[in-house]
Amino acid sequence: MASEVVFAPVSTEPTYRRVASAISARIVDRTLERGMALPSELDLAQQFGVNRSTVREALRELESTGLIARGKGTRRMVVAEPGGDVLADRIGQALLLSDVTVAQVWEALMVLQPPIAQAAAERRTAADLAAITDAAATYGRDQSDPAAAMAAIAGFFSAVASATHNPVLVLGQAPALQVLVSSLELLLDRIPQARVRVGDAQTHIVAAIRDQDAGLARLWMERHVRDFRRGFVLAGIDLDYRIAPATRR
Amino acid sequence: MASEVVFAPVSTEPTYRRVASAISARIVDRTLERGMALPSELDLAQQFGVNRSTVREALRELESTGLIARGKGTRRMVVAEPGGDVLADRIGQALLLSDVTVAQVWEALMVLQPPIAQAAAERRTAADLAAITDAAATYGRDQSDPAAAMAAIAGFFSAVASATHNPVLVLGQAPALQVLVSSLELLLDRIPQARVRVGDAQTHIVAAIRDQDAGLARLWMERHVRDFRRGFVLAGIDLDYRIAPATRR
DNA sequence: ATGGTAGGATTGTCCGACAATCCGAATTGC
DNA sequence: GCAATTCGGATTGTCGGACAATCCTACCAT
Repeated sequence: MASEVVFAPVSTEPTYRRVASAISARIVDRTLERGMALPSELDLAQQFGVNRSTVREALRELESTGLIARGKGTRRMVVAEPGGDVLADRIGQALLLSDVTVAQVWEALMVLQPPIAQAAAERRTAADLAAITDAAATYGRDQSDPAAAMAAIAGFFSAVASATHNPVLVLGQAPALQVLVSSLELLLDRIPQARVRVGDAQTHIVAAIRDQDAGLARLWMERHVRDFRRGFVLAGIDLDYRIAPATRR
Repeated sequence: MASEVVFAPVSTEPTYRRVASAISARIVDRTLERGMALPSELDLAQQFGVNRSTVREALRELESTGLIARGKGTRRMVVAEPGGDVLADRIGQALLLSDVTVAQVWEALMVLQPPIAQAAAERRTAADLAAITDAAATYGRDQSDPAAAMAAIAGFFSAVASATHNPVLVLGQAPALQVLVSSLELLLDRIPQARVRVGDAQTHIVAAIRDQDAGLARLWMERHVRDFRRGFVLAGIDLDYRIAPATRR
């Protein structure tokens, strides 16, 4: 048995992970600020005293975490960024592997969306309203293409969530949205009239948020989400159906 | 100007990303099943016709996504896994960079936790109840160590969420939890009596879930979350205070 | 059968190299 | 003098090869 504790367990973590942690720590503690360019790979390798290949592996890790990304226009350096929507993809992927059912997605939406709509109505700015209106318009436009319609529906929810100005809610709702998109394919294919109902609900929600009528916004969002469920039932889709990944384009 | 559209934009994605996507696709479409070992790096490199270094970069990406991981006991091969709790860390990290406030975390908890408690009471199995009871007991035991207490509080919420058997809710609640832990440090430090109140609320919630009294579970969870807010106010913490990363051990 | 050992396979890390690209500065043209 | 062009350096993406450490497997000895 261990009579005396003299030695701490030796860290067996691979170097690339420790490099990643070191950089990540600098980002989290704000030593490296958002938008700042990281040192070059060679530079980092020398600073850490490791090979460039090792640094690159660490960078890939940070990149997929969303902590760093290539500069937008130029693909040169790497800059620090908030892990905004990058995470949504990963989360959705993970969820699809958990054999999520339509009923589960619906339950989550039912919990989250009405309060989100309420908060959005209370706190929305003019810019938020414009974004939401825009999202609704986008949906109204591209109803022919199912893939575009699916994306537009998610975009609408997303815009409403952003209006709450609460990143925790935005990220909390992201998983449900991500999976919803995959499940909508079935629905929109089989129930054409669902598209109209969705547009209808969006119109009411937009109006309520515009008038900053929190109660009404919540109510209509509730109906909107409830409608999805009804749509699935009408489409003859078993609510315990396991959602498959969206078809690739 | 572009008179006719003849050419699609050529994919300029780096190879390591395309390799990652290819593997990821095989995992999502279940060609590679959970727990299965991936081919060796050299093998993959030959199959894809790229260098091993490139494959490694792709693997790092998948690893941090949670799609693959080292075998538990042995660190040999890489196996496919569901991205369970790996994601929580990343999400929390991202949130801390968004300058989240106590008020925002609280709002999210207030939205999510009561319905979760309700659903948990309705659907919990015997095993779920045991896990929840266990989590509450863990909190009751380690109240001296603040870090342990913080973790235990999160563990309790986590156990309750698991009892809903809804991965979407579990993942949706993860971000809030992650950030809550960081914010609790301040609270527990300044308001010792908060610890007792937390234990008290947990006891009531456990009892309600045990009796499968959904309404009561929801009610007590509401009080529990509301109590956090009161605690922050009592501690003299500005609710708009930006939550800092938890102190390292 | 138990125990131990030799080989092979695999991962983590390193070195060096090269094409493609981008940034910026020097050079050239008007 | 100012603008456009060109050239060189810096940086990234990818490749090839290499080696120690470790783990698995199968074989061998007691």
